[in-house]
Amino acid sequence: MKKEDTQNHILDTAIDLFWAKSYHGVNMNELSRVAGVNKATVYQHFTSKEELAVAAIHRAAERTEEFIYQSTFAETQDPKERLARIYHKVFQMHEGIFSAEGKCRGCPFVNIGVELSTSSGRIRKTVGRALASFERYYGQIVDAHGTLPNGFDRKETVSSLMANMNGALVASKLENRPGAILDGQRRALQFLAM
Amino acid sequence: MKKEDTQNHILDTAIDLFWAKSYHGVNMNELSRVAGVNKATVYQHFTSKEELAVAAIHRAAERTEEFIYQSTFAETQDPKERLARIYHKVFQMHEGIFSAEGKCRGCPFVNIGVELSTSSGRIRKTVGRALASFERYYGQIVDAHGTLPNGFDRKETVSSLMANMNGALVASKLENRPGAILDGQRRALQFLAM
Amino acid sequence: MKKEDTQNHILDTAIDLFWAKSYHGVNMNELSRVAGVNKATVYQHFTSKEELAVAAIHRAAERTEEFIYQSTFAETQDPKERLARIYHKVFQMHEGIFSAEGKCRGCPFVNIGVELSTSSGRIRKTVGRALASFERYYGQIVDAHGTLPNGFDRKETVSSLMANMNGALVASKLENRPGAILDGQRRALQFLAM
Amino acid sequence: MKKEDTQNHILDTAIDLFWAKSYHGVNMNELSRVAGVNKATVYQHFTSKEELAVAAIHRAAERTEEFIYQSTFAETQDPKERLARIYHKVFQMHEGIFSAEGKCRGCPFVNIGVELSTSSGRIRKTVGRALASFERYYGQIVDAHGTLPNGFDRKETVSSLMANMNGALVASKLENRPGAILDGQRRALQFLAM
DNA sequence: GATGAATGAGACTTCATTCAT
DNA sequence: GATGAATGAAGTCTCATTCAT
Repeated sequence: MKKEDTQNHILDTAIDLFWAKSYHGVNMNELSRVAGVNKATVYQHFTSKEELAVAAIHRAAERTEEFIYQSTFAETQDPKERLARIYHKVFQMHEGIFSAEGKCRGCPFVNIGVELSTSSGRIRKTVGRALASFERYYGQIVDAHGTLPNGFDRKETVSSLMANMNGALVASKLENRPGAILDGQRRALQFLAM
Repeated sequence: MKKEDTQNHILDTAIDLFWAKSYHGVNMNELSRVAGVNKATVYQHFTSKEELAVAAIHRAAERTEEFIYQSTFAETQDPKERLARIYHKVFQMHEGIFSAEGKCRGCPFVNIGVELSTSSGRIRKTVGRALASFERYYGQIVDAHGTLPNGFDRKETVSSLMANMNGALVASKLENRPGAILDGQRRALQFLAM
Repeated sequence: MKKEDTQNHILDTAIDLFWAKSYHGVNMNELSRVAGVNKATVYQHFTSKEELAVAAIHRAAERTEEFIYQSTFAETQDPKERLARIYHKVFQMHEGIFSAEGKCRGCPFVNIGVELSTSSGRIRKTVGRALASFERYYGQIVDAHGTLPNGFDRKETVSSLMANMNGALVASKLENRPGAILDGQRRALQFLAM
Repeated sequence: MKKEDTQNHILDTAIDLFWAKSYHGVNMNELSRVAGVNKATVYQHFTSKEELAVAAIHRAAERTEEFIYQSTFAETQDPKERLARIYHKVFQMHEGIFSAEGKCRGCPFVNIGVELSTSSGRIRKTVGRALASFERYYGQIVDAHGTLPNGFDRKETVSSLMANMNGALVASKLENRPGAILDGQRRALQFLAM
């Protein structure tokens, strides 16, 4: 396997495992076993578990951007529709996982950020940047929508939309109910319409 | 010392440490040392770390109910004012901690729930119940307010207010910015006014 | 409760638990709980777990002497009959326990002696003395029988009878089969008849 | 070092320590230190202390079979001689240890079986199988001898020979007297001659 | 004499990480 | 570049024992 392939394969495994079982819930043994490579190989590509997590967050952000945001934006121009579809895509993905595993995984970025931000500023910043990378999509939506919610400026509006998504995903995880994401969808649309 | 006192003292220590450093970020050595009791004493009162966490979540929920919700409800009758003050109290507390420690801790319930819900259904349920115990306050606010946001029934409104608070606290933690809680406050008030 | 009563009650509990679960298999918590007294009370009567074990072995030896050997000797004068009945009594007791618990406990003296003799010379000697206290019964049997097995002097004969009993009880424990005791009975009778 | 070598080295250490100091008398710290490997290395080869004990019993059985039984059978064909030599080899080994350490260790299989059979059915069965693996040697002796002791069938005879060996080793341990094994030797020979 | 509560030491086990080939 | 094997540090938990009332 080519170097980059191995690396990406490890990262994909890490993304999935960290998301499914949390950072501390996965150890390097399991990770390398599931990835099908030797533990030492993992350490040749990533100097530490934290390093691996950082890289995994980066890659997950890229993939989320591609599969959730960019694909949605390619589908439609209407800002409300875009917002609705983002939530819907997220919902579908979580619904599928919930059906298969009986568990709502929540947001991969928020999860690892909340778990590690107190012990690792590095992770907190990485997660912060990952989430921030989605903001421009919400920004475009807000701009295209034309009006801002009463008393909110552009920045606040965008960050509210993010917070709303995060709150919805946290709720879906803690209540173990994918439907919480659809609640969030409606909240977001109402918020934009205010 | 009386049994209950020791127990509560351990619990208070646990609440604070888990909140400040996450569940995996605290070990039983540190916990007992900070509590000023022997490790074995902790285990005489709580069978396991998880058990301790469960009890700590319970106690934290009681105290949150008392110091945030009940105290606010005693101060004013006006629903909007109540909602505003809840956020304000939360903000003040986090602001204080942020000033002292340079870190936003986020929501103690969400934090531990997100960290452990995949590995312990018990913790997930405990956190779920803790958060649910706050819902009746939002319920009262919604009822007193008289009208529901466009297209939301009572239950959805309440759970949206919860999700909004959680989203705000997650944002404050990930952005390390207490102000995110005030953003949430305004979102909540707008949402109620819709 | 009178001092001696408490003490004896603790001892009886210890005898039963050590026999059923081995020395390391029982902790002072469980012991005091089953005895229905406070742990500190146990330590007022016995300075240590080892001390308790020593006293328990003593008491168990007295009771075994009374219920197995003396009672048998009161029943019949015939040496072979006496030997047979000793094994039979032992068998019945183990059969009963096996029916109730599904487990053969083996010999209480051998068990604890084998478990602890390498770490505590004190226990080894106590067990040795306990077993030695039964030797005079076998001695009487041998004497009354009149003849010694070919090539065995009196002392060797007695100690062989003891070893045979121990071997039988060990077998019953390791095979979890009370019948091994009856095998031992027949071996003993044959041996005496040699 | 090759995997199997390390494993066997750990096992040999375990066999010796468990035999010398009992299962509970040895902790994993000491064990790994004496074996000259890291504690974690032990756990990489054996999932738990019990697992290690099980493997150690297996290996000890193989070695006992080789060094006591097979070597004896290679030396002579005569059944009585074989029986005598088995005991003699056992005696010599214990005599040597007694000279060096001042302590009779008893039977490694019986020791650990008696210590743990109540708490671990797994160990009991492993020990049972280990001891059973020696039975065929006694069986061959009995067969070659031609006649059975009065009133004993083949199976009972074999199991009596085993019980006799166990009783002898238990006696040697509890009396701390290697000579008890020679007493057992004479008992066995007499028994066979009955 | 008895007890509720506390404790120091140490048990087993697991972790992220590195070495030697 | 990859791997089988090894490791130091730390983790959770339990034990026999003692203190203070």
